[in-house]
Amino acid sequence: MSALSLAPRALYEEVAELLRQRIFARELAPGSWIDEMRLAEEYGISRTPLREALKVLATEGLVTMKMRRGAYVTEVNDKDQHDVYHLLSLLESDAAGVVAAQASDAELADLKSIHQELVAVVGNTDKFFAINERFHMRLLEIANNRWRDQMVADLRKVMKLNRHNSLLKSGRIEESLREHQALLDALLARDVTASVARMQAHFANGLEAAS
Amino acid sequence: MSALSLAPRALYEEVAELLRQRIFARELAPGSWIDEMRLAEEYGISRTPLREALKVLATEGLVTMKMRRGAYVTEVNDKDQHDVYHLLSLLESDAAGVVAAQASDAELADLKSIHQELVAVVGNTDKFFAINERFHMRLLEIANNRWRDQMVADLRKVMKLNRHNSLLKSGRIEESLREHQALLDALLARDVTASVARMQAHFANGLEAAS
DNA sequence: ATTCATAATTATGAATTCAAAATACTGTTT
DNA sequence: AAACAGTATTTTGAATTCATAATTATGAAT
Repeated sequence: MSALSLAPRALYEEVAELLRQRIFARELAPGSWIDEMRLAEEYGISRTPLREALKVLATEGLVTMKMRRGAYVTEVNDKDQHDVYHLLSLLESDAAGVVAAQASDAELADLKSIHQELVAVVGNTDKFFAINERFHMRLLEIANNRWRDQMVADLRKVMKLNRHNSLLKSGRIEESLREHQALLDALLARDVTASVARMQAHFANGLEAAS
Repeated sequence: MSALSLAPRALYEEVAELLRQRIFARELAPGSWIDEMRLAEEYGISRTPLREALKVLATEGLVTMKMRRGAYVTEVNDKDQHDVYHLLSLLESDAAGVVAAQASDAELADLKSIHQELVAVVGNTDKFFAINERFHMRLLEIANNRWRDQMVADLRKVMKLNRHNSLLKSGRIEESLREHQALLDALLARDVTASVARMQAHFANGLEAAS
């Protein structure tokens, strides 16, 4: 009855992902200690792969290892939140510039098509979030820098640690859509400077006031 | 006779650092498989902490885990090299902008003082490298974003995987010094845009032609 | 009742053991 | 000699066991 994945990842990877889910769901709350024996028993595995997973999460910054004390979920304060968001903005803005400069016409058309999906679901917040996410992912994919992708993925995980984690405030869907439109226009015009600026603006408006 | 550190890190951390050293020294070459038993025996430890260390290195990108095959040292091709360098440039340039905007006068004076050390050792390549490194480190420290620091540290590790790893070509010490001077001037003038531009220029000239 | 010292318990860190997959080896067949 | 099948060996993945640090519980002294 265990939820084996079909493409069998290593067990420690599987466990790391399960732990991430529970951390993001705040079932494992920031600051709380992680009980190895309890979790291993719960997952029906030994402590060995669980501890390996914890080392991965520690390297990602999701948990913190304390010598001879074990691991606790990393606490992200407002400054951390701000700092991480700043980096996300920097990396994704740069990606937008790269896309404006280097994307093929087909790739830009792809982004345009995703944007049109976005327009189509402007009334449905959940779908809007999902497609918005897809747009950003696709943009990064087109920018074609796996190291940046990894960093963005890690930073987004850290963002999720915070209670105010939405990269997109509800209530500003329309505003967000306009920003997206402006970004898309800049991309289609292959205007690097403008693309960077539009993405920056999109991010600047996106974060909850948390300074 | 083992080299115990005085501030006792966790064993897996210790081992991870030892492995990094050997990877950077190309004693463990890119593409080569890592023999767990051999290394564990060599270090006089069990495979358990060694395997934990490998998971850390895998998360950092230095090694790649292959299911049921173990770990091999990540191979970094020219595109990777270029991509990583691009991100380093982006992150450190942004840091320069932050420093120009937010550093205290004392912190700027500190950078100025390090720069003067740099001027003083312009004939000694090794010392120049070391102090140059310190300048960049101090700048990041002043920019005060631990998440960026972590990312820069990881990216620098990956850069070290490549044979052409110097972030500073020898033979262009004088040129590099001029760039540093220009950067420092921009910082002292608290000119954000210029500081970013100067740091970008410094990086643009720094990488071996590898595109 | 509070504080301190000591003992018992618990949880972590690391070694060892076990299971099973991948690789290497051997001998046979063509 | 090359290709293959089948076996033996090696190596990884994961569970178990063991050692010890940290915490909790207990009880004496003030």
